[in-house]
Amino acid sequence: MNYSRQREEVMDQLKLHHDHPTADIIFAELRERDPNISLATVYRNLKLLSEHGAIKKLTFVSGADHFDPNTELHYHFVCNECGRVFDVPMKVAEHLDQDAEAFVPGEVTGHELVFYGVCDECARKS
Amino acid sequence: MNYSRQREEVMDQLKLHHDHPTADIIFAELRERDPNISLATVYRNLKLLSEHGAIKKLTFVSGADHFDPNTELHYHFVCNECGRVFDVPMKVAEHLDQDAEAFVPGEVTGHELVFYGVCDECARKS
DNA sequence: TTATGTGCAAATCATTTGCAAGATC
DNA sequence: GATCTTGCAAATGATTTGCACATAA
Repeated sequence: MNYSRQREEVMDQLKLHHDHPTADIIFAELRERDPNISLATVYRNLKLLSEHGAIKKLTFVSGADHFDPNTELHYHFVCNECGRVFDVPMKVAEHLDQDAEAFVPGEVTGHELVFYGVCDECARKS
Repeated sequence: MNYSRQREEVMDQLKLHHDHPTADIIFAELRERDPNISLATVYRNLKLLSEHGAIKKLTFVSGADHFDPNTELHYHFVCNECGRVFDVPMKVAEHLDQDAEAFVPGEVTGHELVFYGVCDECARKS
């Protein structure tokens, strides 16, 4: 993987977020600073970075994928109303993978835990 | 929600599965019996049925959504190689939602737990 | 006889890809 | 200079939608 200015910009921009943005959000933000960057480049780099383990792709919401600069195992909370994704800084249940292994036709290498509900902001609105 | 023959067919066909098919798989199977049913109808009915809680939409794999006729809380295992989705009949961790609530800016109403790894069949191939 | 559901084709949304030109090693 | 990366536009894949016709209540 060669160096590229655009890839660095994508990485830097994602790191500014704590709210797991989608590719088009990163694109829109970068466009302001770098009016020539293309959406395809943003997609290409997000894909490359997640394949190399530098960032994490979150695929549990319908519609667009979200991206997380924090690659350490942690959990998420998704608001069913607005679709926003929040971190859940609770203790990780390390034992789960071993627990599951007995019930699975294969080898378990990890897990993903997502909580659903309604965020405070959306609750206030309704 | 009125009765419709097509919706019943979609429901019945999904119930025959234990492997969480996608909309286009259900469509292809139904087409053999009912050569006039359309893909749009299959999508419409899968959406309606999941909105009414009669089935469950699984959105954790990139690409197409999968559907599950079993609406009871249970966990899944996804093979990273072939993308197939298996049930994990382990005990559900009931306490998780309450545990998470303390760390979440909103109200938790449920969770989804997905294990990742490689299924036996794919392991044999490589 | 009104509201709902269907089939078809076209539209939309997220993402990927081919290609010629530009940047990196 | 060979290889990797970009920007653009076109292609792809999954899903939704508009509309005229058919079916259910």
